[in-house]
Amino acid sequence: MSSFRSDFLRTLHERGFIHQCTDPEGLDALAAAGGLPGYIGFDATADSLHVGSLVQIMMLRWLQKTGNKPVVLMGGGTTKVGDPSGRDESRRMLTDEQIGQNMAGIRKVFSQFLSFGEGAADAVMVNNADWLDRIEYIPFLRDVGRHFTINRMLSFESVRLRLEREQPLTFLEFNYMILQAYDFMELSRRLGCQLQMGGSDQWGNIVNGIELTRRIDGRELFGLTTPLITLASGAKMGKTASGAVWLNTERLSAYDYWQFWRNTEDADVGRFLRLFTELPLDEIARLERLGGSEINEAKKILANEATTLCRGAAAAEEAAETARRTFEEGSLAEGLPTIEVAAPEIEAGIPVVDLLVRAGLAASKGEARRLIRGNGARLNDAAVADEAAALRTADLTGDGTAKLSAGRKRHVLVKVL
RNA sequence: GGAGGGGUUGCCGAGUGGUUAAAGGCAGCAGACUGUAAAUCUGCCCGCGUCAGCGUUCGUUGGUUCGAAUCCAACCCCCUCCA
Repeated sequence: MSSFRSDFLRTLHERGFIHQCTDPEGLDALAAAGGLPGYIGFDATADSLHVGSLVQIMMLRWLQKTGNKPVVLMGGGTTKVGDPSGRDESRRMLTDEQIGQNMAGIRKVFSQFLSFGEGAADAVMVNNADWLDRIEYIPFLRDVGRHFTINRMLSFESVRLRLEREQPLTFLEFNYMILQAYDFMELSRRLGCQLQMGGSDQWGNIVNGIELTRRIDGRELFGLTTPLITLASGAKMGKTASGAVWLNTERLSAYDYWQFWRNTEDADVGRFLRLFTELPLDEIARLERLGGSEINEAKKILANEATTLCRGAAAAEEAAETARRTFEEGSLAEGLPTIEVAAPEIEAGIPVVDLLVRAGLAASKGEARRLIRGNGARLNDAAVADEAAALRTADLTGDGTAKLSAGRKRHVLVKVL
């Protein structure tokens, strides 16, 4: 299946985006013609997306770059129901306001990756609350519900796993797959969307939409899923010391985002370059052949490219420079995450234990103490030997800052107001 | 409806009256080694603390006891078998 004619599928294939596809030949023909609208749905469960969604976002970007039309579906309606896929427990119920706020945050992420507008190749964003909120129960059951057999619904993995694991599945969540299937049909009617993409866990939901639309409208739709992206070491991707790797600046600084990519495991560098940057494949092939410590250059390029896509070139350069000064020169660099403290506090002396907590380098004072005891805390690159140590005016550099570190990689600047 | 089994600290999973903040594993954090990698080894891993201790924790609520995650009662939830 490596002989795709369309730029879109060929690129996705070469870069490792494709896990399953309902009808590769048919989709290839459509994509080759150009102007194909394709969508991916995103739930509004948080006010930012994280790197877990980045594969899907990159796919939409490639869709646009290869002359087709990306459609971002915000799950304003489905988020009220909750996707049971891959979960043992029901999702927390969100209010309409929270969902609205979350969608606003997510919108910002997409404006970075896609170009929105009114033109044929411009990306558009739609909200399924626009049609789901207005569904009338009985007509919906008669028109849509009759096409779903419980027998088949029970066989879908999202449902089956819940049942097998002896975890409750509410009727509310049970409806999720029907609503998502309906979304696909609705989007094919409204926008001529013939393609839905998603993670491999969405396969069942996507296929449902395809079948529903074929039965009701007699129209042929296509589905494409990405593989689950894990680290070479087997762990789930997207965790750092401080939590999820968010795409929004408000949630994660450009420096931390850059660092996340910089710390990629050797074995993942090539794969990540293909998925998360737009570098030419021959260039990537060259980079991933680098051995030993040279592969660090490839990691920096990965970090630069990925950060540029998500945060812009200026932010990426700044992050790279901050990292260079911090790690390669060992100097105190502006641009590190910063916390501010009041001048009188410093004069009185702030316990390092408290600072570690305030800086987010330790979750509790106890943890901060243990960090010091384990010789992992440093102030201005000197190990903090005493749990009772405090930061005093004398510890500040000329411009009124001090560098506080947990381990060799996590640094925070303390600045006096 | 009847008979059994079970709900333990982020997850898995020991523990059946005090020596238990609770074995072990995973995840996580730090140290060593390195290349801001992996693997490996070591330490840490509920909160507060002037490190003596104090406070909270084993589904929920009561009770027995000098003392309970461990015994009793009621309740909630889950599983298995029978009808």
